[in-house]
Amino acid sequence: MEKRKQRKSQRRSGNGELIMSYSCTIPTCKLSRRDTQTVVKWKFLEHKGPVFAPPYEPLPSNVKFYYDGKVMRLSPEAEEVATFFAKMLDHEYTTKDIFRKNFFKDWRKEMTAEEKAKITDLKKCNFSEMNEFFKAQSEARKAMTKEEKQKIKEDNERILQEYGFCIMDNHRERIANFRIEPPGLFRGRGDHPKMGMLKRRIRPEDIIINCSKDSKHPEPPPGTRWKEVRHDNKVTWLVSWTENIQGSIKYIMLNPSSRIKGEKDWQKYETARRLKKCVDRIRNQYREDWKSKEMRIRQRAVALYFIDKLALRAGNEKEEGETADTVGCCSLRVEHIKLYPENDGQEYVVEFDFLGKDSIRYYNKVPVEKRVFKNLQLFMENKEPDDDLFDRLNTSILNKHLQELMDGLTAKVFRTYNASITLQQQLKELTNAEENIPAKILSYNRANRAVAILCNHQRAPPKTFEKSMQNLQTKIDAKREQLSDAKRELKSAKADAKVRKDEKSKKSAVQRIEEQLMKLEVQATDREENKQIALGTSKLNYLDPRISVAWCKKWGIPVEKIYNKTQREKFAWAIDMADEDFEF
DNA sequence: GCCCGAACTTAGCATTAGGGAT
DNA sequence: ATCCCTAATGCTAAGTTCGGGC
Repeated sequence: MEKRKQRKSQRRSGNGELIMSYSCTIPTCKLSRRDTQTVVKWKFLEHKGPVFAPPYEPLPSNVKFYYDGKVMRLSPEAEEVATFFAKMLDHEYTTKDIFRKNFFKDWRKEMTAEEKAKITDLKKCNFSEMNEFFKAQSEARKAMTKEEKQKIKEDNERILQEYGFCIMDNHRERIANFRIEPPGLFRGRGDHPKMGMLKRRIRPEDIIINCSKDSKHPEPPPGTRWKEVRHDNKVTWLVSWTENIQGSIKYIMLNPSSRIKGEKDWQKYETARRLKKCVDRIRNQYREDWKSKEMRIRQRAVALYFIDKLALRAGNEKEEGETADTVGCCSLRVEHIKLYPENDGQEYVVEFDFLGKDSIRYYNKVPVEKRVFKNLQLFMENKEPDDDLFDRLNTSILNKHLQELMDGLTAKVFRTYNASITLQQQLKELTNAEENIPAKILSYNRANRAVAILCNHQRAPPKTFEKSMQNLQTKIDAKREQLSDAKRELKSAKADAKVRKDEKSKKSAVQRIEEQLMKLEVQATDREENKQIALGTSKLNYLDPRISVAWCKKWGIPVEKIYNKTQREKFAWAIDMADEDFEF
């Protein structure tokens, strides 16, 4: 199938200017949402540049590599790449054909002529001594003394203080990823055609530095030079380089706690709130469009219905063979849905089954409106399974249309909007004023869970899940035991006049234990329900933090129960801003 | 209008840290 | 003091969006 291309989104007009009045660490400023690329992002930017991966340390000579059963000494270049593979021996990756093929091809490129001539078959390579060496190394690291660990910690802290911060417009801001990605073997997600390829080491000569002219420019390591030093204040990144697997650009940017990220995040939620105001109109419009005489408009309207109702991603085209075969809404193929005029007593059911972002499976059976169903039948007529479902549509066309419906509206805004509004509704519905704090937090997590399910944020069940459930159950059993003991004691205290004076303290003991038991039980329920669901992604990226802050204030829940330290830093703007009356 | 690439957000898994249990 | 487990953090891949060039 060839790649359909897209593009050119219409220049936005109108005035969507958002004034940031918040000013704690965030200075008052204007940032127009629409011109991401054209507006000044900073006036002054100074930083120390990136931290490079440590140089390769050759293996000690007693750690041997064997080819075809015989010891073979590798050149440092070939050895380094071999160690990347050796470190992964326990991983399933190394058994996969594509991974092995890609690795071997790239490894051979690093070999000397002699090595290349000799090493012709990966199956004859024995990396096990290397593998054991690295395992021993990591054991040794774990077994280090307190002092040694402390020393490492202090060294890291020093590096963090030196390279982990920059000055942007009078503020010292935390940098997100100031370390350059070390070389290694590429691990794509899912069935990635490039898995196993060598991710090459990044050198100063690959690095573009971005900082302000009047700042103290970062120095490249002695004897090296930067690829370029530029002064582009229309972008937010400090450092960039081109990665060799996909040829894409990687960036060093600021931490989510920074002014520049916080403002952007705020804007995102403000756009979603504007959608709230006009979503009814938009829904009516696309329902009308299901009846359009133009196929492209019907397709657009059905796709938008899916994006709205099911929180699907936009679904850009992807170049075949370059990445795993995954889809979103606009790139759905006929093979990804099944139509059931009737299913389990429901009419017009659509079954979705496809791999989405990160090759996470989306499986869902949903009843849809008759008109949607009929349209889908129409779109599927005379098509092969691997044909596009929406052959007259792509993300560019869809977003152009959305832009006309509301300034700043794109497909992803629906995900933000539906996630946030769902949290707000669910919190209203699930929070019980009578309940104690742990129970309220369970309600919060359940509301969060509803969103995660909507957005299909899944996770592999933790490897230790069963065991950790068991541990918790053991604790609960012990607590129950303790409770009945305490109750028995209370009873006898009541009965026995001599110990009567103990009654009060026994009573409060029972109460305390009951509370502890309840807390454990809530924890067990929460954990069980969360087995395959990841709450973090929605919490961090889709839920307007002001909803959570307002909820905490309303019910007297410490915000620390909902957001950990990092999250509180990221959402400082919201914690500062929202009162208990905040409405998304 | 089409295509490409830059910039930025979103994503799950791996590793580490630190707090409670022993 | 050490061990063990969970929660937090780190890492980097994989998306979306938009502007620019033709």
